[in-house]
Amino acid sequence: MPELPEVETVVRGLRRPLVGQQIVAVEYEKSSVIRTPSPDEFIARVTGQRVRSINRRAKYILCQLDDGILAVHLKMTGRLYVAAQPATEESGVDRWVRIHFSLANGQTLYFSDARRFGGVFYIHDIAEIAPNLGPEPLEDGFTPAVLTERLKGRNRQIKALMLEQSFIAGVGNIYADESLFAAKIHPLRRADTLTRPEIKRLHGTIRAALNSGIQHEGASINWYRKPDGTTGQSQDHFAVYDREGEPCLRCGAPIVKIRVAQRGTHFCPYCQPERA
DNA sequence: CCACAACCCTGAGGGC
DNA sequence: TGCCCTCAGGGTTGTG
Repeated sequence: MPELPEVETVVRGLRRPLVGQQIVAVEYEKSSVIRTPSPDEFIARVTGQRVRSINRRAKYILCQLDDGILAVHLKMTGRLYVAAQPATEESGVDRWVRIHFSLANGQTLYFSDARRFGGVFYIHDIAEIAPNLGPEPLEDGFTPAVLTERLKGRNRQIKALMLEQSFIAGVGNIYADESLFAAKIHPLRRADTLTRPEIKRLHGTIRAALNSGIQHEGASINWYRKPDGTTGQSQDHFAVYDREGEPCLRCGAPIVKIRVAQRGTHFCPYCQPERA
């Protein structure tokens, strides 16, 4: 379940093997992996181009080409890596390669995605495919004042709001739970009822949780892999996510799991009381 | 503005 | 061993 830290880790890992390389051929297994434009146009546009740089916006991987951008969204089970052959693990060869890009140096950029939720795009501006992205939480512009402003007048459950990419870009289920726990805020609290100190705390814990995830090179719950094929370590540092019934690291009470906005939500009922 | 459901898809894991 | 069932979920879209 790649979120901002996982996508950022992929971006960083791809720079060395991919920047400066030229794409000489593209082959796909099924047209649905190419989201926009049409497969024929996508291949025509991408082939022959050199990768200038690689960056991230929200959970999108953006490969800047000579002209235009090759964008990739991993969704749940996507992997993106450069290798001579599809990856192999204990389970065998990567059976889920959906599209691959042959590079001039003989290496190949593979996009693999078991559940086919992810996809690739050829665009000139991220707004073409994601017009309403919220602020990047790790950039300087994301201040407590900005968060306060965005919470104003919102009656939604704070956890549900945090999952909206139009609210804050890049936060997903894992890091939403982790930052709410660290800020001692109940996931069902209404957004516009958060107090000043709570907002300040949440601002800090969102950044801390994401930075921790990046530092540990992402969380490999089941599918996520770094571009070199190894697992991240972020999952070993979760306080609440995937810890239902286990003792809270702060007070020892069992972690509770509920559903919020159709997502599994983990929290400590004592450290995160319903009322501030 | 908000909640909820459906949808895209397939592997993992539990029950029996 | 294997079949069946449910669950996991990022993001979009539609409904009320």
